Amino acid sequence: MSRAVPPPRPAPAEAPGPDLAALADLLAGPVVPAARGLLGGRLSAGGVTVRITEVEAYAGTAGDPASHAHRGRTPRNAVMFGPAGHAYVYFTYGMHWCVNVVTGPDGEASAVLLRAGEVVEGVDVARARRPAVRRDVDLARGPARLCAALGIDRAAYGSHLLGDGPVRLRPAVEPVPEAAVAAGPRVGVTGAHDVPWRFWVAGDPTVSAYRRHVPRAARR
DNA sequence: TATAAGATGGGT
DNA sequence: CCCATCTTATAC
Repeated sequence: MSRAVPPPRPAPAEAPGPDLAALADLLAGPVVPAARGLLGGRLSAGGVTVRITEVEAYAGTAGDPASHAHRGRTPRNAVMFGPAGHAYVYFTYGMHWCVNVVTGPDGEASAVLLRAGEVVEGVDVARARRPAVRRDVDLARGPARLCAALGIDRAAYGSHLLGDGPVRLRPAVEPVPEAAVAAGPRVGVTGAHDVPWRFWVAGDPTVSAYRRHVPRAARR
């Protein structure tokens, strides 16, 4: 025999696999740790996967005037009052969709807005959905851009994200170290500018720009 | 029924 | 800096 054949690759018997149970536990807990823990996570839909780089935490009815659930349950925010791990998708400014991950125990309306991500799979598909984009870093740089890149709209409302549905959330392949997480005030909210519940991967080019909200009435 | 504002994005 | 666009919530 001239030479040894390549050794057969042993099947990964114990496939490490994403730890969905740990992610489910994280989401079922308090919203701020859940938000930080979602950084680096992967969201897949419509043939595109993003690595989450920017999020915002929104508490339930208690004491967070910026939350869509602040004034109680309505048809729009109903899913926020359900169990963690489902998608709260909402339509805004007459043209944009945004997606949140519902957190906390059943009955409590907290959620994490997914504000930006890096497209790590399906760049060509995302490009086709966002023809105006020049740089790849802009494909999902902003909450409505992220939804557009993934093709997320009303149909995803209430989706269970940890199962095998059309929209899937998975743990980070490489967790973001705590030291790499930056925090600051949330974008676009009318009040609560002092609450630093926006978290992002420091220095990541896919993180959206901060803009303080200016009420329409004040602009005229 | 009417009205105002919005967890935005894109073009000037 | 301005503008599109329409759902949602809340005020009559």
